[in-house]
Amino acid sequence: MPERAASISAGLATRPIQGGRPTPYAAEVLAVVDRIPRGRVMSYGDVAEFVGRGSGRSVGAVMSRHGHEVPWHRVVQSSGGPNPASPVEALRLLRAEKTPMRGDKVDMRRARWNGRPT
DNA sequence: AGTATGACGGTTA
DNA sequence: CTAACCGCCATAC
Repeated sequence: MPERAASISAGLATRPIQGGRPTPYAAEVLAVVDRIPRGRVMSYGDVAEFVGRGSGRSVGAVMSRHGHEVPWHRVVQSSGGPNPASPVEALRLLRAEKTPMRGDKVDMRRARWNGRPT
């Protein structure tokens, strides 16, 4: 179950927001991010691919505005680099939940989550 | 309705 | 390894 309540059930995607209501696309992105298990990550591009729409860029735009409500630190660069906005905090959270790391980067080979049931 | 803007990603040098 | 370039595409204005 999602960790931080992305109640997009019932078609009502009303989540607390801080930059306007999320668009339908944004809601889909957030729903996916919300499901990334502890210790695993997805790249921005991975999320876009999983949603089936958009691109790494568009996912980044969504995270920039609405990322505060979801496990934002689990969305990383395809290179394994942490969130560029709060890299220190992101690394702290990632290490705290035992994400496979290689220095200051996530070991994508081991940590990448494909969206399959856990 | 058109333009500018990124929390991106890959390719090449 | 770093850096520049360019395609990407939803959004804000």
